[in-house]
Amino acid sequence: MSAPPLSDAMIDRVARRFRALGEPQRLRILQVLQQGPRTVGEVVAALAGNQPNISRHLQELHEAGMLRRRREGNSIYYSIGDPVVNELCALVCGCAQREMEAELAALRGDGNSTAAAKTN
Amino acid sequence: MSAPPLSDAMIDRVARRFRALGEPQRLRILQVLQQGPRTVGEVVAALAGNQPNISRHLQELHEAGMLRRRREGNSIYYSIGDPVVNELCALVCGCAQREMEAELAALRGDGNSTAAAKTN
DNA sequence: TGGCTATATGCTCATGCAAGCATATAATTG
DNA sequence: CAATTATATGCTTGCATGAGCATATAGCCA
Repeated sequence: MSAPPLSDAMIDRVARRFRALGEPQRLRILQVLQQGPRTVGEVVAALAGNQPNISRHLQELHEAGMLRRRREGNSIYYSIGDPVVNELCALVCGCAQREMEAELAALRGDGNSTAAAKTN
Repeated sequence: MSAPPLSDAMIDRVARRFRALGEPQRLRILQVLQQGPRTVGEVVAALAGNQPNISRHLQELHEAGMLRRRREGNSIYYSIGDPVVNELCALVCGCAQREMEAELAALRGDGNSTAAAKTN
């Protein structure tokens, strides 16, 4: 009872943002942009992807409200436009890492691990 | 240079979690579970969805490491198993709401809005 | 055991969407 | 203007996945 259920419109907005973050390639792009603003070409070079692909991912992140765009001469600089993005990534990275470590521990053979035991 | 780029395995784990949150129906389920543990049937009743569909979404969230499962007699209780989930939702809800308000303000006709102006 | 309830699982269909190629637009320079 | 560089956009293909139906499994009770 902390809050009334969100409207469908809000749910969709929230889902869209999470979905934008749910693509490995886009997460890699964000990793690059965490070092500072980059042009499309620089991101392409950093990730060894092809240009149209990267360009579309950048647009997707931009339309999801996470990136800023700035034209400079012939180039376009993208940069992380909402500090929330960094927090989100940090949070999820943290628990993904804990999860990974738990699985490793389980593989090392202690039968009473916390996270990996399929408690079905 | 804050951190070395994450391994592909980590990227995939992180992406999976975000993807799990990137579905409107799953967000609604989480909203229900934020009020406390619920059986599958209770979630089904709360969302007016069909049972197999809800069950699958619950499993997906569970496998993504976000929900706990507890058998009680014939029923199975799912509950939010990682407080990070609440933080994530709160963060994204916050900025989605700001975005929505900005768009509304733009629609009301002030030409110098902050977030909605397509700065292309 | 059989019947009942609660949950999970095959299965199919339809949709979304990432990847990759070719090409179009935009801005710069000569 | 033409040529060049940087970015975006059509377009197709293939795969992932959500919805919905029927059915299977698991646990409870008589």
